[in-house]
Amino acid sequence: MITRTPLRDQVYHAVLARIYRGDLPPARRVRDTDLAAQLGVSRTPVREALLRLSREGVLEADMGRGFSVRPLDATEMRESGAILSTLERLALDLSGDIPPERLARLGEIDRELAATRGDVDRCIDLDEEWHRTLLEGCPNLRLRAMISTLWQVPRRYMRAFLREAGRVSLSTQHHARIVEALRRNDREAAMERFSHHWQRGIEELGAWIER
Amino acid sequence: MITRTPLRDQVYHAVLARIYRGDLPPARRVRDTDLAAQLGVSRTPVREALLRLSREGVLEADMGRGFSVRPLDATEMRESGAILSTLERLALDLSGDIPPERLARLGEIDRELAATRGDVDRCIDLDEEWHRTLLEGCPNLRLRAMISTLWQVPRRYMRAFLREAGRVSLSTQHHARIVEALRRNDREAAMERFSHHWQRGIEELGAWIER
DNA sequence: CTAGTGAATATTGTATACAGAATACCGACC
DNA sequence: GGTCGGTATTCTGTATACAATATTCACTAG
Repeated sequence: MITRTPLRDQVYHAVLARIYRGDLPPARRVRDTDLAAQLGVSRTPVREALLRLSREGVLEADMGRGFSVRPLDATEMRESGAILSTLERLALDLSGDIPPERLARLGEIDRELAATRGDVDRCIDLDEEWHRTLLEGCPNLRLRAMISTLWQVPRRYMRAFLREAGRVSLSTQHHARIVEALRRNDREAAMERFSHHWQRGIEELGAWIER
Repeated sequence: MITRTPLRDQVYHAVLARIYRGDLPPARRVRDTDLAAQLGVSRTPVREALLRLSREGVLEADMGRGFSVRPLDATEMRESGAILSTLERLALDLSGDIPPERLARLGEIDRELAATRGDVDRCIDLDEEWHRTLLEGCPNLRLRAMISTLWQVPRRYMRAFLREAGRVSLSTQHHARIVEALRRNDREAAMERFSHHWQRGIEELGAWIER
């Protein structure tokens, strides 16, 4: 199966990677000509990727003044967090019973997350994979796609937070408690703990940004 | 205050207008060259608008085969409806108490909606304005922006439905009951009725699509 | 020495050009 | 008559070109 990915998508991921790597810090202007030169493509696919990123809230686009990396902002964090939290709860609600096999995988991911110390990127990937795995039974594909897109925002904050604060979040304990409730088939408790998990995470990140 | 709107935004709205007007029916291919010629601009801003529309779910984009209007599909309708319903409930939840002035405006819109017979476009505009007014106190601006974008999808379905089925939905009664609960400051009941309103609407449209 | 003005430069937004892929059309063969 | 194959054309995806706006920096006036 060969796949021809449009350049705009490759550029999209390349730009995200640079932002996550810290190569493009918040408030940094992003010049399409520079990126085009660095990536070895023309301005057209670069601009298409940048326009998409601004619609997703990663970049800002001022008419006539081009693009810049959106500065970290506690309000944006909280707003996105509230939305994402609600949507993930909806997804969990729409998911039928979680099969034991998936619960086992969740525990596996969590164990690996607990064991990973210091590698910020790996931590975030694992955390997001945990959430994705939890919700992969949700039949509302559009919802899952939206959640996936929305993760762009908190991921930036988590990365900055973990990198600077140094310590890994205590989310593994929350995860374990959620999985435990799901094992007991106690949807009520699981949902409650899931909400709490999100709320705590948002608070923690928000407080850190306003340090 | 002079405003210079990027061409891509104008094209975006122009394409939406054509879709709503029925000028671009579902499954119709959308050729950027045609649109560019019709609108008197070049392909670049047209393609930017089309890419945005496909990310928003109004169009489909197949690699190498360009764009087409996404066909009406009960599943998509139900999926988007579930998301939008949840997000609007969140927005209502985040809104503080609705001031009497706004409640009065809601009643006003609803009366006008009840009086409008036959004019499909006006009905949909009023319905959407009712929802927007209800939620305009929500402090989560990102949420409101997202809701506004997401409305693109159900609006297409409502338009097709009202146009074909001929009759205006019975949403005014639901609206009135929600406003009544809000007047009594009974958030619980208002939320309950709001959920019910959404659910009924989604069901009605879904059943019609599968006619 | 600072504020303001102006030209020079850089960069965006839009238009056009080009190459490759997909579709349509047409004829030949079964 | 229907189907397969080849060619021509259309259209997309990407690159480049151009015009207009924003930014920078130097220079002048106060």
